[in-house]
Amino acid sequence: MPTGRPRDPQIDAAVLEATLAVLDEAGYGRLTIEEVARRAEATKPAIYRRWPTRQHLALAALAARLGDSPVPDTGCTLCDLGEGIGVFLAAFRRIRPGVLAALFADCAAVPELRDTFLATLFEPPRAAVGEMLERAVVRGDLRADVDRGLVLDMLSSLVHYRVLFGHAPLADDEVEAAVEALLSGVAVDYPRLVAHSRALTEAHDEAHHPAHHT
Amino acid sequence: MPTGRPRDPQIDAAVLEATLAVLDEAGYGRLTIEEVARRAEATKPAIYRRWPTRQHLALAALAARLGDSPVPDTGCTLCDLGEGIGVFLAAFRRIRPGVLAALFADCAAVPELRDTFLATLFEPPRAAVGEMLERAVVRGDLRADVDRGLVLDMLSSLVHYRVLFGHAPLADDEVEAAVEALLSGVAVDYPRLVAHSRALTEAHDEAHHPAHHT
Amino acid sequence: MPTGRPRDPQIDAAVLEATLAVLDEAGYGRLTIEEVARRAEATKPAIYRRWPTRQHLALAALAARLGDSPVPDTGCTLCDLGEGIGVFLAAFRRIRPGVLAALFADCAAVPELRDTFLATLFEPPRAAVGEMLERAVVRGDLRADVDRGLVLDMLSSLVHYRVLFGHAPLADDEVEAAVEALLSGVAVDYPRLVAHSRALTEAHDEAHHPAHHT
Amino acid sequence: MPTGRPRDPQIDAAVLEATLAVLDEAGYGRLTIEEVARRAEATKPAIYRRWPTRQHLALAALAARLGDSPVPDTGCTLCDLGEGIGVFLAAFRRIRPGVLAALFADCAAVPELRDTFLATLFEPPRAAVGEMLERAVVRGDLRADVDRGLVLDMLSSLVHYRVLFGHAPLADDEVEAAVEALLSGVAVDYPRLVAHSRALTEAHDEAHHPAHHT
DNA sequence: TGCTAAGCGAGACGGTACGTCCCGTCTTAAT
DNA sequence: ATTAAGACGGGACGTACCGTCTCGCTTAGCA
Repeated sequence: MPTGRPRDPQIDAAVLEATLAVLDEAGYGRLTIEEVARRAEATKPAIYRRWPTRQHLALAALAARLGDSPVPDTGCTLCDLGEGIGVFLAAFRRIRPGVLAALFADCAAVPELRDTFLATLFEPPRAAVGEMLERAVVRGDLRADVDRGLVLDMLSSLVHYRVLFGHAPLADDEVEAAVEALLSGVAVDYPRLVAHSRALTEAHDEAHHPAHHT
Repeated sequence: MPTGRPRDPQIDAAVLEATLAVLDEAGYGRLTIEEVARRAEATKPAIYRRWPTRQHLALAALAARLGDSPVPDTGCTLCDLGEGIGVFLAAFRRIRPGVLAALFADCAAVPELRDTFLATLFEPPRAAVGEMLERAVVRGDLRADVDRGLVLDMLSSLVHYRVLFGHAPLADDEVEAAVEALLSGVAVDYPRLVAHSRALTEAHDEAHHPAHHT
Repeated sequence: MPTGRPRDPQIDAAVLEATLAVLDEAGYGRLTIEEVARRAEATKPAIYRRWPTRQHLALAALAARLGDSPVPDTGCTLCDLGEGIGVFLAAFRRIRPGVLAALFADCAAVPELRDTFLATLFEPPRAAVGEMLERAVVRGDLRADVDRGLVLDMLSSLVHYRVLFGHAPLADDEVEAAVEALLSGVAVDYPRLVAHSRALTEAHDEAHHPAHHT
Repeated sequence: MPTGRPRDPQIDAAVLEATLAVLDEAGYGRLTIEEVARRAEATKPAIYRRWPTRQHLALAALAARLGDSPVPDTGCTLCDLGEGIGVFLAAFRRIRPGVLAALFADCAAVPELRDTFLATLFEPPRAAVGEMLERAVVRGDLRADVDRGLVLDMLSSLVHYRVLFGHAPLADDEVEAAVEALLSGVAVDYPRLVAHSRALTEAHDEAHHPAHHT
């Protein structure tokens, strides 16, 4: 039962918005409590009361932006993975390049911040892809004897590496290529998966562009 | 033809040393020109004259520490990769965790700094592993149709990811496992590579512990 | 008819006590509502409810300390004046040097506070000495044609000036010297007053130290 | 031999000017380094580098305003004293009431500040009047056996007391009255001084308003 | 060998942002 | 209805460090 004067929610919103604006325009290196306060027309103590450090503030602002991404479940392993990774990449692409890397570097040394960073920004896509892999195993698309953690790591590291350090953001066909390369090694019967995927895609295309059919 | 008073080389050395000391003790976030100047008993302008920014200074200091790592060439693909990655990991382990990530984050936005960072700290191991892969293809150990860039990326990302973000440094058996997992997918005949490796290893062991032989 | 929850009188006492403690230890400049609240284990609103400003609080606390000083009435003009002034000086000496000056400076601009300050801290001694002078005139010790206000001012200003700004507190012999200088001009028969005073003093001494008498 | 970058004198001037403006408009209690910095378009460190505390700053600003007051030397003791005191009062009247008292209260506890305050703001007029008294004695206008320090104290305290605490500023006729009261006791031949003064005044008036003469 | 000027060391500067103290006020729950 | 209590929105504090500027000295290369 919290007592005392309640916090003004408008300040929360204004500060988070201003934080995102600064991150977008100038990057994490230029993120300054003072500048955020100016933009949000708030005061520094009001910000410090809510987020004890710049890192907490940035984490909260980015988490608010990324929000919850839906996990696709089409029944098609290849589709799920491609689309799922695409969804997360799309989310990360909304963040100015370099911001995540700088923020992580600033958080890495403090366990609490590091955990928050990972749990907030990295774990959701990872969990989603992990879920997809699980379904794929249940479905019989993936070998049950494969270390799913390793597969997960390889996919995740690809995304994270590019997100954090990629010159250019990961292109869609690169994602496809990576997934294919990986699955061709770990899949029970990759050609069947490809066939399945093509069938679904054609059905989908036909549903949307029936005139193209002969 | 440089004229005027020559630069005092003792200052260069003292500043680099002090920079490494600060990086080791406090991390990149606490790396301050003022603090380096204090420790090196130099003045700030003397530092700024030599390295225009903190990033340049840190890059120079870390490059001086890492030095040149030799590229192993044993004729055994599996051994080369394992040992080579181990060499680079050993070099990176001499740098306080988080320093590289923070420095990179600080350099990423400026092409010149980014390139210097990559060329100085990341390219050498990458090039070395690339060379190993090339030799492996020539040797017939790797499929020629595989995108070596992709394989290189997957190995590099593993190292870099762990170096930059790993809680714990990458353990040797983890390296082995990753290489094995990767090669079992892209290798022409993985069992043969394993056999080759075993043969070499036993020869090596026998050379050192002949008494164990029946 | 006051309704609602009654005020806790312990808080009043604790706050005044804490205020005096802060004034004694740190001076008026360090007198902070927050610090007083901490010491008194009260809350700020509880203090603000009772005293609207720091000035009011300080005035109340000092008034409580000074309390009421008894006005001596020995029948001896010289004794009364010396002792009376001594009493007030003793009261002022219980206040850390500089506190009164700072408080006055803080009150001077607001008529209400200024008046309270004067009425609370400066008027009582002034009135007491005025009363003594009145009795002295009635008694025939002072010339009736003298402006008693002027005499009062000269004695008061002496005390106040020193209390507010004196490097050193006014010493007892200085008081005597001032009274003597003044009375020698306005007394009806100054030598007689001195004789009277001496007689009383000796009688008093004898009563307490009879053995010293030959 | 001071080395390093020289101080920008424009900042000194702007800050002192802004300080006086704040003191005039809002008083010492509202004197804030931050506000001064805003008005002077300077920064806080630039101010702190010059004046370590608000007290130092206020003292410097007031001293700059009061500047050096010329000591009149007309050969007429009465005129000198009246005009001299008038000059100092005029200077003090240029300072918002209460500012000096508050500043002094803030300085009193620190010997260095206290001494600076006295030496800067109170000693000059005192010294000037002392010089006048000296000339008056030489000229034979004042009794040589009078304690000039005492006379000086009486005049000074009159001014200082009123300046620091007076409700109303000291009026010109009050000054005249005080001087007259004092000189009638210590002058060698007071009526002669009055006559001398009147003669000079009339000559002066005539020179400026000849038409008024019959 | 002596002169001149470029480059150096040193120190202080103007300035941004920091994180904190204290202010005076507001809201809730209890008396 | 008024209190006690706690947290709030906010103004100002004094400091660390930034990157730069000005100085006087040192040292090479030219006369």
